[in-house]
Amino acid sequence: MKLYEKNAPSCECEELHEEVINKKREEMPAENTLYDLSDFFKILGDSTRVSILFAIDGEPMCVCDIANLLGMTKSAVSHQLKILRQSDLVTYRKSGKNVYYTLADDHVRDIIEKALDHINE
Amino acid sequence: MKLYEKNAPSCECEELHEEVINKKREEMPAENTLYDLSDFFKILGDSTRVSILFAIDGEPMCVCDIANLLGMTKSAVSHQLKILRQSDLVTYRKSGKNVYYTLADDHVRDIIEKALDHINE
DNA sequence: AAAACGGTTGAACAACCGTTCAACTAAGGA
DNA sequence: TCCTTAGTTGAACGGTTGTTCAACCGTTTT
Repeated sequence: MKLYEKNAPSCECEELHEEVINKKREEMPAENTLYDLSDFFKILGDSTRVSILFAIDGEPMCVCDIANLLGMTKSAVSHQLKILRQSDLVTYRKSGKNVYYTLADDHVRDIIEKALDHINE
Repeated sequence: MKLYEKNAPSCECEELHEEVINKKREEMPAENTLYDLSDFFKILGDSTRVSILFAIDGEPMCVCDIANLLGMTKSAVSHQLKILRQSDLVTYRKSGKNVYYTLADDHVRDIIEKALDHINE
């Protein structure tokens, strides 16, 4: 989707409330902010990745253990871990043949916590 | 993805840390909770929907005005509004030919706020 | 009553995404 | 050194998803 695109296909409405639109337009975040925001939520919008985040919260886990816990292949887990790595949501530490993953910071935990509150209302 | 599935394809590792796995397994949220959580984030994982949520925050907007603000067709906006409606993230009020949408509650605003903090670190 | 407009909806298409599979790398054990 | 194992990676396949298009509904206007 191309936000605010020039010559974008728009509504063909006649009676717009232009004052409202102009006011809202000023209040809207920058286009890139909206993309960053939705990209962030997109990462959390997959049950495998959310499960991994819960799993590695607190004590770090190696890929094999995560795979075993979630009943998935190492490959599938590793692919998702790569996405979480690229988003800076997890960090890892190598130890011999194993790679131990854990949460990068507490920010994500807070957001998930708030979302859980929202769901359980 | 089928979480915790019986006979699921699992990792073929030999040296598992079973104590860790068992401890984590007890701490993991219910399977349905993980699905609800990721489904919730999936809704926010689209720039069109996030933009709509920002637009209708505060003062309600009709579909035409939203479409005009975002440079999209009424149809595309309406499709996304339907998803937001089904997730109880927005409410609407009919007035003549127009339908005015606004945020359902402040919970979502808080979560987006926290996510913005995370991005701007 | 008919035309016009705001909004909704279903089908279709394209783009995206997660898992699988197979091949590969790096590290440890024999 | 060779074999095994933990983990990564790219290609491919199937399912999901967002937008477009056209048809439709309900309300207002003439």
